[in-house]
Amino acid sequence: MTWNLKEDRPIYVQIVETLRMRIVSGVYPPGSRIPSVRELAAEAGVNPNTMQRALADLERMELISTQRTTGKTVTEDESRILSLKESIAEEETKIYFVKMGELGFDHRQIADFVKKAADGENNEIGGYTLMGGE
Amino acid sequence: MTWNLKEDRPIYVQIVETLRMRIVSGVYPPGSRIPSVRELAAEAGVNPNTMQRALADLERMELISTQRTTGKTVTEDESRILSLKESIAEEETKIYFVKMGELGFDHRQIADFVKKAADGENNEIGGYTLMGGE
Amino acid sequence: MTWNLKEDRPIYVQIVETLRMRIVSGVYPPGSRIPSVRELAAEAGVNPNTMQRALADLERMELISTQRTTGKTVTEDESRILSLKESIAEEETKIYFVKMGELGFDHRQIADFVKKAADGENNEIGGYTLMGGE
Amino acid sequence: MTWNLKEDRPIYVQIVETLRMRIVSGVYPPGSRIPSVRELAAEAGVNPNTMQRALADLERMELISTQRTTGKTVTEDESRILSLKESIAEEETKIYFVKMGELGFDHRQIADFVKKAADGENNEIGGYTLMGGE
DNA sequence: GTGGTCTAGACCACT
DNA sequence: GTGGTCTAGACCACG
Repeated sequence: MTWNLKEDRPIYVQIVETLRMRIVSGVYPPGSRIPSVRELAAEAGVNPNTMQRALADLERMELISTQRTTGKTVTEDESRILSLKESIAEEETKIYFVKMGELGFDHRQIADFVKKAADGENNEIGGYTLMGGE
Repeated sequence: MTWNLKEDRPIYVQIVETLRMRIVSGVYPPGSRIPSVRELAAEAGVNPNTMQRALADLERMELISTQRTTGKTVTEDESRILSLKESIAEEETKIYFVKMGELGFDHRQIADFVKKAADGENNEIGGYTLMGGE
Repeated sequence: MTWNLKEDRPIYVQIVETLRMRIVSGVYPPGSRIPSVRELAAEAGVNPNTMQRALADLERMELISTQRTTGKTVTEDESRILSLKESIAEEETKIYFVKMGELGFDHRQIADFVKKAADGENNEIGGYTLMGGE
Repeated sequence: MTWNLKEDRPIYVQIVETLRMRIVSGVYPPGSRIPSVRELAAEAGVNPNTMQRALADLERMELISTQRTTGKTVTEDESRILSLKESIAEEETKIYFVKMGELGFDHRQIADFVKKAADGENNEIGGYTLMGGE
């Protein structure tokens, strides 16, 4: 999950999504300090103000908190992170259903595709390692 | 499914995807005549050459065929369309699984989300209308 | 109640208010010696002349008195202190009523809020926050 | 309630407070259109970005909503406005209690002051000049 | 015209 | 050094 900012949506929204993912996936563990605004801005190649705006959004969601002069840390409230993780998953699932619906598949058929993918993937899947688990 | 072209990937690829979707979803039924290159190019706001390239791709996949003087028509081979539809669905399913995997969910958990979404959607539905159905 | 000097009103007026509060709240008890002008000026980060002016005001109100060579002491007239305390309280109450009036509440409604606050405050108190949010 | 921006707190916070007051006090009635960002910025003598930030806060609180290209309107949800009004009042009451507490008054004594003010104010109220305020 | 976004650069308070 | 705030100026999409 690296910076992959397009121009079709507000940069800061995409930054929020990326950082959100880093938090739920454990790249930035609960309670840990995240890089400074300036560092992140440089890393993402955006203006520090833009990064600041994204971080303000995350703080509003109480995913991070600010210690003046010492930086920002990820919330230690793991239940909040977990709940975010769930809501992202639900969102992705809904998007998936919409796409499949546009293709003309109903819920039963979608379930079949999912079942097939879940079974078949055991062999090839290859890439990712499931970290979180339950 | 309207024209929604981004600049992050080749335009013609995105056009192919859009037209492909129109065919499998029945917007352009089997055997029907599709609009002219000029019309489609104008509709999508792209250069006719770009549209032509996309259509050539579709023709190479034998999803459309060219009749000199009468334009291009969608293939009447419904099994070919159906198979395309399936492969797109499998592709989308795989993408969905990868995203859920990045979030840290395993196959069983994904199945739970899908089940929940399939059950819950009966009431509210949002915007989209499922066309095909069973 | 620490030094918290703004620039929107004369500094010496704010100093008078702060010292006044220290006297009525017992930080500087009746009859006690208060720090020297130099000390107070250094503590508040203002010019000694400014502090001197503020102390002169307090002396004019007969809240403090000067003993050559031994410094300044708080008045021992507790009734005077008490009366000051009352007048400050009345002033604050009036300000409170004005604010509530701007919000559109009448006296009865204000009384309700006060009653509710008096009852409920036993638990938390502490650090209210009401800023923007962002 | 005019623009009275100090430098001791973030401008945008003070703007939020001012606009919030205009909404609860009916200067901007429910459902009405508020001046444009640029107008408000000029009126308040701040950069349009600063005003924009304040308005974004208000929108986040769902006190106003945006109609792209046509401007912003106050929410029609009067209950939300009412609830805001109440919470501001509670906030002011708490502040009042803290100040009175610093003076050394307990809840019963505060109640006495309030009762006295409520009774006495019927006559004069008009033209007091309290400088402090803050 | 409207609001929305982004950059660049500056200053501040705090430790 | 950290984060927070503000200004100035620009560009965009939408009607």
